[in-house]
Amino acid sequence: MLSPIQLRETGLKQLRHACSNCSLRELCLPVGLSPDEMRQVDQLVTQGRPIKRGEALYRAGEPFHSLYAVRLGFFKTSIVSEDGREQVTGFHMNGELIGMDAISTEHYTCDAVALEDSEVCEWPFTEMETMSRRIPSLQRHLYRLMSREIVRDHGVMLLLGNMKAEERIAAFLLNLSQRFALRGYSQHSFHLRMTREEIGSYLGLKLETVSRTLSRFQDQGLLRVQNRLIELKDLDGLKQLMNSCQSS
Amino acid sequence: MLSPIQLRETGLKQLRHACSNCSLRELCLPVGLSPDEMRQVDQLVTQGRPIKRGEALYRAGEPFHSLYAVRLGFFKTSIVSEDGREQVTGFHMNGELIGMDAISTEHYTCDAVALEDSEVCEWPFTEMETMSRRIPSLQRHLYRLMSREIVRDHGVMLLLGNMKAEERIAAFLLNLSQRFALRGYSQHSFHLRMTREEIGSYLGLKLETVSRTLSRFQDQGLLRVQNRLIELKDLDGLKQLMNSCQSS
DNA sequence: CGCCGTCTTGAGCTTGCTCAAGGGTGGTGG
DNA sequence: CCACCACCCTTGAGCAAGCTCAAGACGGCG
Repeated sequence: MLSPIQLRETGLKQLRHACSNCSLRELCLPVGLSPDEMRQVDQLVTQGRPIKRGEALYRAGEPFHSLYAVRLGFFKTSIVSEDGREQVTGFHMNGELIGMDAISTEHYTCDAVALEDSEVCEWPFTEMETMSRRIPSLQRHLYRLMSREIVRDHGVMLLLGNMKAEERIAAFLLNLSQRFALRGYSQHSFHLRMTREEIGSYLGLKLETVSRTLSRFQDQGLLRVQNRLIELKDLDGLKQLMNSCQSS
Repeated sequence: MLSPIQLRETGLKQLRHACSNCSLRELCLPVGLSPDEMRQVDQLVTQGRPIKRGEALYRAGEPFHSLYAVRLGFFKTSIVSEDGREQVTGFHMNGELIGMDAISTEHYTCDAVALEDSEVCEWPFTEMETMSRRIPSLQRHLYRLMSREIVRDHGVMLLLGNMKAEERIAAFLLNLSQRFALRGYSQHSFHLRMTREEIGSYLGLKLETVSRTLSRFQDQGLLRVQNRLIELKDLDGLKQLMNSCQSS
């Protein structure tokens, strides 16, 4: 049986554990917190909250109070335009923080849906904000995480604005591969958590195009695809492909 | 002749002035600062620094030390992929803050280039950060501005991922119109500061497509275009067009 | 075993791109 | 002040990437 304090510590500890056996520097938490600061943060972060596959962690329009760190599992975030078109804005795995879009309006602006059974740590934002005034490295860390999200979004804009279908898919697979590798998983072989349609929505393509392109890559020996299992057989080939288009 | 303190205050005063005769709430500065806090911020923000048309305020790769508030003029920010393709990530007018992408890596990740003779206020970030610990509303404001940038980027992703050429152009024009209106300028008639190619880069289209689409809109009576002068004649028509595509 | 959601593949079409030519405009220097 | 030049914009014709529509296969789950 855990004491209340131990219980409280569970969330952060689990999150730290989820990021510990890999090189996720700064992905979840700032480095160099003192034991006392660590304890303060600990008391703020709630323990892992489970979200079942298909469930929404939050939906666009709901009032904002917390950021969420994915501790385990896989999420997609998406926005829906006035006339009902969905755009997936990101896929998020353990150690990544979501919900930052909600700070400006105090309401979430996307839906966050679990693509497999998942767990998140809740970061109550107002409290986090207050604490970040006492702990400079925490404050800096929050700025950094938000900035990183902006940089990531710019990368997606480049992908959507400039790349051809093959390049987009190659970039997408390489990005996933790299993120899995960072977490200590295989960079060559992994399971796609999302449907072809969701991939397509993220990449600005139709699901048929995603499917066809994957098949073509397989024919070319770049990878093996069996349903949602992907085995990348030629990472260099994919990288080359990604930068190969001389469009302007 | 101004005293040193008056000189120091010039930057913030000018910025505030640039945003005063319009409803740019929270665009440049948090509301509700005490006079003393105001003075502290004043001493941090440098006075307007001029940037000539075509000059870069900063370039990708340069070390980061400041955010910049556009006081006057017009900027584009753009990233360049490894193989040399440019993606315009945004156009920025008075009262808008740029450079937030640089916080995460301590280096700017885009180029920021003036599209007309402009002036910026410099916000030294480290000092801003320190001060934001003493002034909660300033801290909150910085978080908000970064969050807003994330939301904006998601909107662009929706545009690039889901919209057809006509919709993109309509959305672009309406967005500009709205931002001019916010600043007290005409929402019907304005001057484009950027080339067709830059518009195209932002919208994921080729310059010929931009040109053709504008011509078509003119033929349809939606607007009048003469070089870079745009006169929107049917805002509702454009809005309708923007949400008209039933692509899935 | 059967059903539903998901994926694959084909055929034809449409949008936006490419390539090309020509005209306008604004800035500069004679 | 005018002429020239560089850059920007427009428009056309043909093409190709990716979309639409459709049919069928696969696979997981009840």
